[in-house]
Amino acid sequence: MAEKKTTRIQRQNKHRIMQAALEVFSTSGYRGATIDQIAKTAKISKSSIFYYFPSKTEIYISLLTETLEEWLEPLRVLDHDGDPADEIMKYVDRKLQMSRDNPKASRLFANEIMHGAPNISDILHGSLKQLVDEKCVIIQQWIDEGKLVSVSPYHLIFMIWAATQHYADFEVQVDAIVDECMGRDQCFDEARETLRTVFLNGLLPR
Amino acid sequence: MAEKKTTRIQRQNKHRIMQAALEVFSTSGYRGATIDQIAKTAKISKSSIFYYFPSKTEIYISLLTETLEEWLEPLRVLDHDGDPADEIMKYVDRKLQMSRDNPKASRLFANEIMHGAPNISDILHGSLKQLVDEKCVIIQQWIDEGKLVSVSPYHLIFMIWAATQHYADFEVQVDAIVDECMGRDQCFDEARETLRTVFLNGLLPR
DNA sequence: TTCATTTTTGACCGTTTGGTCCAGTTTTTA
DNA sequence: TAAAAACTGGACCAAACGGTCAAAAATGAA
Repeated sequence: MAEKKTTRIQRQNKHRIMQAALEVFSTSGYRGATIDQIAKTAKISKSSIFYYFPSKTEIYISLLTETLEEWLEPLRVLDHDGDPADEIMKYVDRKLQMSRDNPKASRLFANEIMHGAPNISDILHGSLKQLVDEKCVIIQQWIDEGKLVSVSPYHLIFMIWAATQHYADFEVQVDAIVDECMGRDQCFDEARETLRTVFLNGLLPR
Repeated sequence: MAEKKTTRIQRQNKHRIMQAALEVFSTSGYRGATIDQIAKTAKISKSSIFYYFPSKTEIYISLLTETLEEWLEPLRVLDHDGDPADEIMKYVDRKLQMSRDNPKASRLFANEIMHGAPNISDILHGSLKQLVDEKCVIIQQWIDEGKLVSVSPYHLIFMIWAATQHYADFEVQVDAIVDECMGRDQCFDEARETLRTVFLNGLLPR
């Protein structure tokens, strides 16, 4: 049985390192990030980082797996018994909110996937695919029941992912293009309204 | 006046290096790419690369600027005098086609933007913003003329970008999730149909 | 206080990387 | 065909990087 002794200092420092690592990995990617950067961001020495983690890779993988569950959760709650319009907009809203509140986590995954997902390939083909498959069945049922127009459930999910995560992953591009006098909140409100209009009009039969 | 002497060998080799650089930069990002990788991919020695280009950064920036025009072109042809439904679907189709035919270019930009766009920040705020502003006026006119439902033109464009580029940038995720017995062409056909349904239903008033 | 344990850090190491140099080879030109 | 120009590649360099280590500093139990 593994020892369970984790002191307060250990938890504090591990947490500080993970925070700093998220900051650095999400903006520079795995290869672009350096331990020195993480150390400086965490205000700790490089050696101390290796006292708490065995390697750079280990920090990175810890980050990915730790963030993943939270990342998938919104899709998990998609419920067949709810109203399709409500359920879909709830999903869009939650994903959009995550892009606003934790864009770094989004960019962390985006980086990993764009580089070929070498560390989470099994998850993509495993639990992620399984979850998406499940939810696609639900969407297909809605379609069969005449509650939604006929689209490919898979590509609908991709479309929701893309449209919402865009605001996290391509934040600097969005910021460059929308009027600089527009506040962050207002930008997300407009995004929400646009997504609501397009998805609900686009998917609900009349 | 600058010299214009470019031999056949120069053009050939520069082109081969650029091809290899696109391959490597798009999969590894700027920082993750190494000159050795590019050299090996181009089947040329590292020194030869530095004979044709002064630095790694210069190769990268050349690639970005060279690919950029082609990248923006589909938006340029969006025409106010055309039918809104046709124009928007033409735009979606072309962007989707580019994601299929040249995903590496898409990932090159995605990487650059996700890392804060240090090399194309001026373009983002300059010609890109200007182009988007122009086209948003057209979309707003369509809305004012009652030809489209009321949405934010900016966020509509973001949505089209996101939904189409997703298939290039997150290719491995898409491949992991869609049925492996589905061919690439079929996948893009289904994507096209789904985007068509959602955007046209979502945007056209009735 | 004493002493063992945990934590921190600066110095150091081997490898990788962007980039240089130059001697040699090929291609162009006259 | 021979000189000049363009081109190639192996040896090399300095900086940056991931990671190690031992000694010092902080912490905690008696």
